[in-house]
Amino acid sequence: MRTPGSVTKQAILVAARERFAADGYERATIRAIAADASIDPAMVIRYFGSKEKLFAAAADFQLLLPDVGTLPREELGARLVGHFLTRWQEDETLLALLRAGATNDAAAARLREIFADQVGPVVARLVPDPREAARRAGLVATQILGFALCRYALKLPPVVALSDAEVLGWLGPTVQRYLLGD
Amino acid sequence: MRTPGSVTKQAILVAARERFAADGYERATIRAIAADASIDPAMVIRYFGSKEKLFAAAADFQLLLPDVGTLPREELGARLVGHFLTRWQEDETLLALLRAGATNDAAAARLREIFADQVGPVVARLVPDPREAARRAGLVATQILGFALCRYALKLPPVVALSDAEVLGWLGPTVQRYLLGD
DNA sequence: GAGTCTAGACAACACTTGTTGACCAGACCG
DNA sequence: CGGTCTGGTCAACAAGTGTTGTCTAGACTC
Repeated sequence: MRTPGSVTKQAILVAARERFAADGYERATIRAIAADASIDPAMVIRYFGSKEKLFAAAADFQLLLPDVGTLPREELGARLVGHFLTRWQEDETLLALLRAGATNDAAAARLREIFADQVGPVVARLVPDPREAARRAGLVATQILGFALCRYALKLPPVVALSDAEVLGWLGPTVQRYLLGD
Repeated sequence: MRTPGSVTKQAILVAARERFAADGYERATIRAIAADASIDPAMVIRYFGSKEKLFAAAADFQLLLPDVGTLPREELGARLVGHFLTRWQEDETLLALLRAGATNDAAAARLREIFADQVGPVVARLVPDPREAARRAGLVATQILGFALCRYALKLPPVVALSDAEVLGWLGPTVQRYLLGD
C-alpha cells in the first residue's frame, strides 16, 4: 500500500539532499531542487511548507552506530572510523549537514543533536562519568568531522588520496585514544 | 605617510572579515559589510571591484608558523596546536575561510593553498619524502580544522568547554603522531 | 454521470542580491 | 580663480530568491 504522492515527495527529498550536500544551505535553491526532481518549485513548498522545513526533513539522519558491547575493546577506534567512513560514503545527508552546518544555525543545531543523541550514548557505555563521556565524544567529533571536512568538502589532495586502510591506520589510534586513552 | 583612502579600505576589510567569519560567503552581504563600515555599498565595489575580489582580499592570511628547527622535537605537536589555538583566536580570518570554504569553491581553494604553501614546507623540514610530508600535513589539517569547526563554527558544547590546556593535552599527541609517529 | 478532491502547472508577488552610473562636495594645484 | 582629482552618496538596474494564489486535468466517490 503506497501512499500516493509519497513517490514525488521522496524524489524531492533525494534531490534536496544532493543539492544541500553539493552547495550548502543558501546556494541550494528550491528551484534547482525542483528541477532535479522534475517538478514545479511550488510543489516543494506545497509538500514541505518552506525551505527550512524541507531542510529539516532532508536532514533527518541516523548514524547507525554499531553496538560497542560486541566489539573487541582494542579495535574500537578503528571500527568506529571504518563505520563512519562507509556511512559517509553511502549517505550524502551527512555531507549536506556538514556543509550547511558551517553557515546555517539550524543545521549546526541538528549536528549538535546528532552527536549528543547518537554518539554520546555510545561513548557513555564505555565511560561511566557522563561529563567525561561528553568530552570524549566531542574529541571524536573533532577528528571525524575534520577528516570529512578536509576530504569531502575542502578536498585537500593528500587527504583525498588516502586509501581506506590508511585512514583506519592513522585515525583509528586517535579515536581509540579519545575514547579510552590516557 | 598614510595613503589616503586606505583608512576606509581597511575598515571595509575588517568589516568584511567579521561578516564572512560570522555568516559565511553567501550570507555575508555587501550591504551588511558596508553598513558595518559606515559606508555606502557602492564604495565597497569601487575599492575592491566585486564581492569575489573583496573576499580574496579579506582572505589573505598568514599562519605565521614557528620555525620547527628551534623547537624541541618531542613538543612539536603541542607547540603547533598551541600556535594554531592562539592564531585562531586572535585573527578571525581563519574562521571566515573555514565557514566560506565549506560552500564556496574559491575559499576552499584558498584554504588548500594555505595548507600547501604554509603547512607543507614546515612538515617537509621534518619529513624528507615530499609525498609523505604532504600526507602528514593533510592529517594535521584534519585534526586542526576539525577542532576549529567543532569549537568555533558548530559550537559543540563539550568542545567549547575544553580549556586551552586540555586541548593541548588531547590534540598535542595526535598532531605529534601525525607529524613524526609510526 | 455529478461532485469532490488531489497532483500539478503557471504566472506573479515582494524582496534581496551584486553591481552600475549619475551626481556632489571638497581638497589640491596651476 | 578655474580645473581636476578623490572620496563619497543616491537612486536605479537586472537577476534571482522564497513564496503564494489561481487555474487545469484527471481520478475517485456517491
